[in-house]
Parts: sequence; C-alpha cells; structure tokens
Amino acid sequence: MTQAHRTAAPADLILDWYDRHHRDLPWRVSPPMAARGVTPDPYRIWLSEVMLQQTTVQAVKSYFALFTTRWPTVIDLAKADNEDVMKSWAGLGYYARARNLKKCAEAVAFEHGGVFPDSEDGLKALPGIGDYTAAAIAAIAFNRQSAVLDGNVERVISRLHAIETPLPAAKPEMRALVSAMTPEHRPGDFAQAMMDLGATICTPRRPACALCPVNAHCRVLGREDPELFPRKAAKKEKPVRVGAAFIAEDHTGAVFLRKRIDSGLLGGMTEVPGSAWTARTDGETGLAAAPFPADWQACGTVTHVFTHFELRLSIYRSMVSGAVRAGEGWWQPKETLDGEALPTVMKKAIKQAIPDAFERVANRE
DNA sequence: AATGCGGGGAA
DNA sequence: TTCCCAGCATT
Repeated sequence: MTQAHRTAAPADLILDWYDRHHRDLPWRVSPPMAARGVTPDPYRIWLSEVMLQQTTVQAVKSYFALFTTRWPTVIDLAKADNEDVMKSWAGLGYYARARNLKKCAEAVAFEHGGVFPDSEDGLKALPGIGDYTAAAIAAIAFNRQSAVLDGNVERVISRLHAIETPLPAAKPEMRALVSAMTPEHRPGDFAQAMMDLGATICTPRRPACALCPVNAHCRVLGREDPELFPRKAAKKEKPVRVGAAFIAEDHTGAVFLRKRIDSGLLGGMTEVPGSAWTARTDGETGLAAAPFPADWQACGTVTHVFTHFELRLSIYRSMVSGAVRAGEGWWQPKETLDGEALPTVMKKAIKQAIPDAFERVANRE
C-alpha cells in the first residue's frame, strides 16, 4: 500500500473533525436537519457573513436574532426604512456594512427577483460582498467549490505550509493552496470546518496543536513557534486626536442630536454636536466649538479607540431653558434615546454627561 | 499596495 | 497593554 492510500487527505481529516465538533450557530443548519434535506437559507447566510466581517461570533449573535426577527426575508429588509436599519446596526461597528447591506437587499429584491445569485461572480457584483463573502456564500449556501479565505483560514494555511511571505502579499498563494485543498463533496462544510479549526484549535496564540486533526501534515509544528505564523508586516502606532462634544439637555430631559453625513467615519449615524477631531489641541477643539451659547459645564473626558486613531473627547453639558437656535438637529426625548443610531463613542459621551441617560426607562417604574 | 473604517473579547 | 476577529471600498 502506498503512503497516499494509508494516509487520509487533509481535507477529509478536517471534515471528520468538523463532524465530531459541530458548533451550533443560529445561521447554520444542524446535522440532523441537513440529513433531512434542509439546506441553508441564502438570506441568512449572507446576513451572517456580512455581520461576521471583522466581527466575532459572540458579538454578532444578538444582532442576527434582531435582524432576522424584524426582517425575515431579503424582501422585508429591502422594504425597510434606511434609518431603522442603521438604528438596529448601532453598536456593531463598520457602519458602511449596514449601508451596503440595505443596498444589497434592494438589488436582490428588485433586480434579481428576490433570489440571491448562486455564483461567486454574481455575488461579488453586489454591494458589500467581496472576495471572502462571495466565496463563503457560494460554498455554504449553494454548495459551490469555491476557495474560502478569511483570517482563520489564512492562519491555518500559513502554518500548514510554513508560508514565509508576509500578509497581505501572501493571499494569492494562500488562495491557490486552499483551492487545491477544497473537496468536491461538501465544499460548504469544508469552508466552515477550516474556519472553526482556526477559531478553536489553530488559534493566534497558544494553538492546541495536540488536538489538531492535521498536525501530522503541519510544516511549522515541531520546527518553529506556530505563533510566528502567518508572517505579517509591522504595523504603525495609532495617532491621538482630540475634540469636544456637547450634551445639551432641555427641561424635559431631551438631548440635542444631529445626523452625521452618510460617508466616512460613523457615516449616517447619529451624534451629539461637537468640534472636528484633530491631531492638535487648539481653540476649535474646546468650548469655542459649542453649537450655541449656553452655560456649558466641563465634565471630564471620554477616550475611545478607533481602528486608526485614539480619540480624546472633552465633554461639556448644559441645561437649556427655552428654545435655542441650534442649527441642524433635533431634541430627542429621553425615553427613546436608546433607540437612536448612536455609535458607541456617542453613547459614552452622553453617559459621561448624564450617567443614567440610557437607564431612565428601566428605572422609571 | 496602502489606507480608512468599530467595537469588544481574550490572553 | 496587545492582538485580532467568517473584510470591503476606495485611492
């Protein structure tokens, strides 16, 4: 018997491991259901994949439940109000995903007859769907033999083959290796198996190599520290920006809010008035940036870390007695503040000025 | 190829 | 603290 016959292919070993360690996730079809012929709903697969972009499974779960309850089909989501979608997405981050999610739902509902394209190319033509997501939906929802490459798979592949090329330059090489490895049968399960392997065994730090179904095939294990893979280019340090935020409260407890422009940082989300966020402290990043004259009281600072900079916001609050000329914006009643499309940094700023701002409804009775 | 874009959990 | 997560769009 040849070596090839005695040793199972890595893909089969990984699929066997997957079957023994199946994770029950809200967007997955359980093995018993799959055995009865139930196939994944492309809408739910798409929604979960978009939410999971650069986002952990734990963070996604409650949002996935909310969206699928409010909008059970892609048609429902396509007909939804833009602002309702942004409000429901608030807190999940990367808000361009929410804007593209809505555009994509409209495209599928109104230009594709409510049916998702079943090919990688067709999917990739839709807003918010790139290389990874197109391959993942094609494999998982339509059983296509596409090469699914995400951060987990990059780690698994880079270790299995001891790839020395640093990311992101190594991606084409990695995709070719994944493509060669992807089986004809169960390509969707294989893709999920590779991601589960990266998430639970082949982890960034202290991987559980002893439990790995393909440890015998790994070119790094036993030779070098697996934590050194994948190779990555050095990253630069985050600059600091400063600014001011103004929380105005009227006699009813309502807070003055505005809407940010649809593009760029926190695009389309709600905010409290504030200064620009700049690298240098100057007159425009303090009290001088107040939206209207009032008895502004300094009440500390809030720090928030974004992907590419750290923000230090000086917080000011005031009680406004009568009507003020406040420019663009509106007074949001305190009872409905929590339902607004407020990103986390804005909730932090409001809490700093009004500690119980988001607990008033719960504490009222 | 490089950059902008959130937020939170794990070690 | 640091890392990085089922990445995409734009330049």
